[in-house]
Order: sequence, then C-alpha cells, then structure tokens
Amino acid sequence: MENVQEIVFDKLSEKDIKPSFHRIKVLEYLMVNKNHPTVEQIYSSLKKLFPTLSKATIYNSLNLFVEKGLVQPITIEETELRYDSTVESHGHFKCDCCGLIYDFDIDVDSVAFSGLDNFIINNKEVYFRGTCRKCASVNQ
Amino acid sequence: MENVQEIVFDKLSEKDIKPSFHRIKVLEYLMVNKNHPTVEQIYSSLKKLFPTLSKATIYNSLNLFVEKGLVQPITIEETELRYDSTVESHGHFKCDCCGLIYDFDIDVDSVAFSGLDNFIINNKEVYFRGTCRKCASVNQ
DNA sequence: TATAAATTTATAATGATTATAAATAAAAAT
DNA sequence: ATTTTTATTTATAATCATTATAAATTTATA
Repeated sequence: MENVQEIVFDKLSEKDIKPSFHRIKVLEYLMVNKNHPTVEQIYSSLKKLFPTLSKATIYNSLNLFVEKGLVQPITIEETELRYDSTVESHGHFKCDCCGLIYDFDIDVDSVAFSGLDNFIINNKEVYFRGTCRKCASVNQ
Repeated sequence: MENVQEIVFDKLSEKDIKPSFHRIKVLEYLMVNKNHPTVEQIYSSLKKLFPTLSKATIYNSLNLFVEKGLVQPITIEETELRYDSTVESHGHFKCDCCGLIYDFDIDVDSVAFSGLDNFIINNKEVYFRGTCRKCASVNQ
C-alpha cells in the first residue's frame, strides 16, 4: 500500500498548488473518502483532528482545487455542492432513498447526440437517479 | 396555432393539479419560455402582469409541478435551480461564456454503462458544458 | 532577525429556498 | 344566499450554503 500523503503532495505540486498542511488534509480526505462528501462533512471530520480549523479554509481549498482541475464539483438537484477527486469520465448515480451518490462506468464519448454543431464541448456529465441496490433489497 | 391556455389547463388537470390562475400563469410561462428560466426570472416577469404576486407562489407552484412530474428541475453547478417543462429525455448544454442552457437531442438509453447491477434507474440526465456556437463565433 | 507574501481564521454579508401564519379566494354545506 | 370549511396566496421571518472581508497567523525571503 502506497503512502497517501505522498500521492497528495505530488498531486498538489503537479498543479502548482502550494502544499500547505490544510490543503494536504483536505485533498487527502477526498482521496480516502470517495463517497462524494459535502463541505460540511469534510469540515466536521477534519475539525476533530485540528479544532482551530475554519470552514472558510475548506471552501478556499476546494475552490482552488476545482479551479486547477484537481477535483470536480458535482450537483444533482441539490443546492449543496459535493466534490469528487476523480476527474476521469464516469457517471454519478444518486439514490433517492438513502441519498448516497455512486460512481459508475460509462463511455460518455460513445453516445450519439445532435444539435450542438459548432459548439465547443469541454465537459460531459451523466447523472442517473433512482434506488440503489442496498435500498432496493431492504425495502421490497 | 393552438391555444396555450387550453394546453396548460389540460396538462394541470391531467396531473390532478387544481388549475388556479397563478398556476396556469407559471406553467404557461414555462411552456412559452423554453430557456430554462430561474425562479427569479419567472417571478419578475409575471410580477409585471400582476404586481401583487408573491415569490412564494412561484416556489409553491414549481414544487408542486416537480412533485407531480410536470416539470423537471435541472442543476448544472449552480445553486440556483432552473426548470424545464420538457420532461422527455434530452441533454442540457451549459455555455460557460454566456450562461445560457441549450437542449440537445441524445439517446440516453443507447449508452453502455456498468456498475449498476440491481439498481433501479428512474431518471437519466446528461449535462455538457463548454462554449456555445454564438459565443464561439464572437470571441475568436 | 526583519520584512514581505501567503494562508488561515473569524465573522459578517449575500442570496436562494423553506417555514409559518395571516389574509384572501374558492368550494361545500346548510 | 349565507355560513362554514378548505385551499391558495401573500408577507415575512428563518434557514442554510456560500462568498467577502479584514485581522491574525504562518511561511518564505531578504
């Protein structure tokens, strides 16, 4: 098993982000917790480790990460943004029952579409919604 | 050309929504203005017609429409929800330059994906982002 | 070590949405 | 037709995520 701290450090340096203590911890949290955490979740978890932490620092760090393309914000019918440290193309499934958001594999580039001639497409996202396996098996 | 009022009236009745004056006007606005308006846009436009209008009425109506499946809320990296009276499957393209959201045709059901075995999928949405034709031609 | 720059903190401000209760309008009952 | 009940709309306060701002702290540089 590789050292997460080290990977985080390299990722930040790669994108010319000064690897401050807090930034390392925020990105580390995102890479360890792949469950699309909210700002609140990140904040309350890290605050246990260093109680002087300010929520503004979480926002500062995340906004910087998004700006540099290290992290992508995802929104599915929520006002509360969630963040994903995986920027490679994949789909997001939101369970209406438990609220969890799952990643799934999808080849977005293979989808046929029309009506966007001369448009410049920088980003493609796919959102599915419904009931996840776990909830479906429990509430039947 | 058919009477929009009549279509709106029928759509509401179909979904067992009592067709009050305000509800008719809100849905009519959505059907005439297919540019994914925000609550603020709907509100300020209708307020010109009847100045006693309250913004809570817009929220009440829209939430009811969404609940009944008459309208779908769409969110692309925004905290401000936008609404679309077209519930048939199609993609949304958001222009990072002018902020407009365009519909485009896409056959979501033809996309191959994996990792959602035993999941119940109720809804599929595709979001593209980039620069629209108009902005691309102006800023070159 | 002193100075400058960057980062973090604390707090206030903003803005979208929801909650609540009063006011009004519509429907039903007598 | 009038009262009673129910539904809808209004006005306003509350909530909550996010951003802005400035002071405090830390880090880097001279």
